[in-house]
Amino acid sequence: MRPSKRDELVEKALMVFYRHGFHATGMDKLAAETGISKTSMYKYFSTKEDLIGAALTLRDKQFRSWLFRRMEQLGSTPRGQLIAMFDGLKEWFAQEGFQGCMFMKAAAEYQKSTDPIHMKSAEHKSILISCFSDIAQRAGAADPDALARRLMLLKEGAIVAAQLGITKNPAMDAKAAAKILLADALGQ
Amino acid sequence: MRPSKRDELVEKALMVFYRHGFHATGMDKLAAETGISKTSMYKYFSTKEDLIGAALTLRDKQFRSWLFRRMEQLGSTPRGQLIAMFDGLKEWFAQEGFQGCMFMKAAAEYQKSTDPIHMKSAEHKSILISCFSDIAQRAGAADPDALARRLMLLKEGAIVAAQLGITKNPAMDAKAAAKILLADALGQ
DNA sequence: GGCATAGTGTACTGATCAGTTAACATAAGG
DNA sequence: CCTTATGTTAACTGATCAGTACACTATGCC
Repeated sequence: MRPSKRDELVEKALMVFYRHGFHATGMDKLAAETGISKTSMYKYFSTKEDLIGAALTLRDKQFRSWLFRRMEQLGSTPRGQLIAMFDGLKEWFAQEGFQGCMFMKAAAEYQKSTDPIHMKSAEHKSILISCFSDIAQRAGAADPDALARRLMLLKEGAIVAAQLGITKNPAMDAKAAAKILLADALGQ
Repeated sequence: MRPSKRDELVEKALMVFYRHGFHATGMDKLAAETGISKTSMYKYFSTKEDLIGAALTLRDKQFRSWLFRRMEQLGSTPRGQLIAMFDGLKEWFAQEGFQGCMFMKAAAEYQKSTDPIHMKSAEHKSILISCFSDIAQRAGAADPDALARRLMLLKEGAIVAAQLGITKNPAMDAKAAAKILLADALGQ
């Protein structure tokens, strides 16, 4: 089980799925774009859904480690880190090739709540909320879970607004709102 | 140009697309589920994308008229109406067959910002924001646009959370946050 | 040398995709 | 009675879908 080829496949598949969508990306097109033969793909993953699942697992790891590292870099206190999340989001939105949240799109294409892909997407968001809650607790929130859920709403809303391009700077709108919510939850 | 059959097609197609997704719904399956022959469908709409466009136009009309009527029923003042939006959302989320926001899903499946379907989705959200802004202005907000954008973030976030099922009552989380933002923007 | 491992290319399965074509049915209006 | 509009069913196009089968190549290990 050497890692190289399999991991390379998952990484490249992740990018293709992100750019073109899941149903819109056929396995033939995927083989052509990744340069990995269909035969090899089906040796690692017996179905397309399995491959999508692996791609989502990778994305979850990538995104969480990126976001929390960036929050730590940009904010010195727990409260500052929660606010800094939105500065991080702004950077993400500005990246070339930004296309919204992978997990939202996965959940949109695989709607059944019992679908493994849908469940994996929901799990990603759940983990994020509980991480936010930990930070909110360290920040001294009386109800850290409630604060985490509210910040999550702003984050998800900002991602949607950024993907649709309906407002100029959704990350900063969310940041301004987050400051107000934090002031309410933590006092001044 | 009698309305009946064409409108019936668009209405039924809307439901099928909402439930099963766009790429996942073939024209044959659509004909089978709507009971309208493929030939007739292609007489009204020359491409699948045209039909999707018509379905989105209908959805935009339906959703906006429903939401704003409900806001007026549930709230007596402009401020109360903005808060009542989240009570309306709660009702929507609880409806059997709720599957998230049609326009988010459309934008997720048709990602290119130049795609007519993507643009129609963005337009829907833009109209909502400007309606919120009007109400915010009547409520006496110093910066009604900014308030509208913030409330929109909460609304979109709540829809995502409801669709993914990651929190128990996202509409009420959003309502609580909205009250705080309104207090900040309008005073007391 | 011998032999497994990991990979490739290509052609194939049956199903489904969007969209077309042709023959036919129903009804209303002159 | 004839025409036109509005439908229908059903078979078809070529392309693409997920997934499989088979023959091949390269590498490394014993």
